[in-house]
Amino acid sequence: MASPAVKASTKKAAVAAPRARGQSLNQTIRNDIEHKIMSGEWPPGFRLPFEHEMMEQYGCSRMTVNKALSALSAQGLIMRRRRAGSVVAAPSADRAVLQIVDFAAEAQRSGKLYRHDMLERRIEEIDAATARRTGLKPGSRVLYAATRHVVDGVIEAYEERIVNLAAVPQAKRESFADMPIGTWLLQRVPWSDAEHIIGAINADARLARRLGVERNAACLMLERRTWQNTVFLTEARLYYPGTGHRLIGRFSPTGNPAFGLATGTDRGRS
Amino acid sequence: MASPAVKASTKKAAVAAPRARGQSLNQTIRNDIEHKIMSGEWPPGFRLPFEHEMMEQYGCSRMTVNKALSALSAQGLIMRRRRAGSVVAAPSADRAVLQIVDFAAEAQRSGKLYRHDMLERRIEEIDAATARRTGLKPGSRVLYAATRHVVDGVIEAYEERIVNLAAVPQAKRESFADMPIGTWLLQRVPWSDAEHIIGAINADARLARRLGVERNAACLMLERRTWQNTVFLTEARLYYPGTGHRLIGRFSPTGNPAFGLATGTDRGRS
DNA sequence: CCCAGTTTTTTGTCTATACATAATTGCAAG
DNA sequence: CTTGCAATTATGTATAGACAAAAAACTGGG
Repeated sequence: MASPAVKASTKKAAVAAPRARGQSLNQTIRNDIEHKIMSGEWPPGFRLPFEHEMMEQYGCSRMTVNKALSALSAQGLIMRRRRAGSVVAAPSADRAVLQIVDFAAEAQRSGKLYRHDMLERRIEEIDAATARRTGLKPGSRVLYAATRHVVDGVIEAYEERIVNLAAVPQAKRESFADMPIGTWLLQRVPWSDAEHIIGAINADARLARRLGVERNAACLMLERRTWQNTVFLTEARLYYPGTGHRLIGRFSPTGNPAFGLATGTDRGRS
Repeated sequence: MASPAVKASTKKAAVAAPRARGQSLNQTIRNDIEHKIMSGEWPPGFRLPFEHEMMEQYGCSRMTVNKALSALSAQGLIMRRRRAGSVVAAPSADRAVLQIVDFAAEAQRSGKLYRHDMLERRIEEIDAATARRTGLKPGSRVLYAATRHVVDGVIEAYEERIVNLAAVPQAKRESFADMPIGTWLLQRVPWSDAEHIIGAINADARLARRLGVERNAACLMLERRTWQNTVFLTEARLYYPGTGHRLIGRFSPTGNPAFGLATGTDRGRS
């Protein structure tokens, strides 16, 4: 909201471009510019008007224009340099980004029925290979859990997880009957670093059985390791059937994506 | 930069926490808070000090504190509500993000030798299935290209691409001998929307031959469709060998990730 | 005890001004 | 024609003051 806040000082009044209802002036400016860039009207490299020009155009103070432009700069859409002015930034492939979804949340959002089966749960000493991957000392005690994620009766994924009990001792006394372990952790433990690996593997006999696919079928594997300031928290390995289930992401270079987990056959953009 | 800007008005002078050299005050405040959150000192849900408290603590104006907090809010690290104050946001799985790498750029950055083989290149009418996926009219003319990406003599990926010639007519006269088609497009055509799909498939005879893997081996597939304001630009389908090559991403909830394409065997964090 | 209306607190936005800093531009000396 | 210095200019940061709006907290009546 914020209608012009100060008594009578709009001395210029100016052209005062029409403003969308319920939107601050700096937001309006931001949207205008964003639109000009995204539509191609202002191509990469284009030098945008100086702050003092915009403040005339919108009949506002420089600080307001500055706030809009600073935000766009932080967003990576424009680049600013003293004396030289602001120019539209070149779109970069690196900004292309894929977001990873959480099952329970995703299912709930789309009104589907979510269920998880706890297939295994035991406390054990870490094995050598995992110790190396995670940076834990050999002999550390970890919680090992195997979970199956089921949405609307269909097996969406099979998950194997290791939790560092030194970092998350509360996990010892949890059965994870009500809440999948990933969600539980997320609500409790803040993380500072994570690492994702995505790969494809042929299902071995055990995985095929647990995922409900044929032996040797291609499966998508998503491995995530999470740290809290150099101390290892957890490693999750998620397996998805390769066919029928895919990780999908939609996004734009401005970086405010809308996401979902696609199920079933391929479809065009919703 | 930016030593206290106004003549003598630091009437309080206050404790004036020591400031890192070459950093603005609002940046310092931001970093302080960010650090407190990331270290766990301020856990999710923690209500941070009010603006007026912080302005006492740092001996500055409210606008300065406000700028810092607004930035953190835009970044998604805190949530702000009138009257209620600001609280540390819960880390969300949704913020976990995977960045897609560009071959040529990635190879160059790590000093490796990149090469691409143009296996097929022809102009044809779009087929029915692709027309549906992309929203193009049946009968539209597209460029179809098949490329192999080779880094240091190893086949990293096989790519099949379709380019909408109505949107990118220059592509008709390009041989793409010097530059892979993806890089060429990126430099030329700005995009506004994209969609990624990641899946796993078993290699059929042709894919196995072109990727240099065994028949039926699990392969990672990355499909990317790009639009410029509702007009379809291009669809790329990238196939990676499932073993030995993985998409990998490291990041933190603040959202400034460092990325790479992992090759060979699994390794711990760099 | 609950519900409505009023008060108070906190963030949101904006203005006007001031000085700092980086970078380009122009000018003048070599 | 080049080099170096000064002037100019756009952005960067900060201040103090003002009003707006949302929401929690309080208050009084039923």
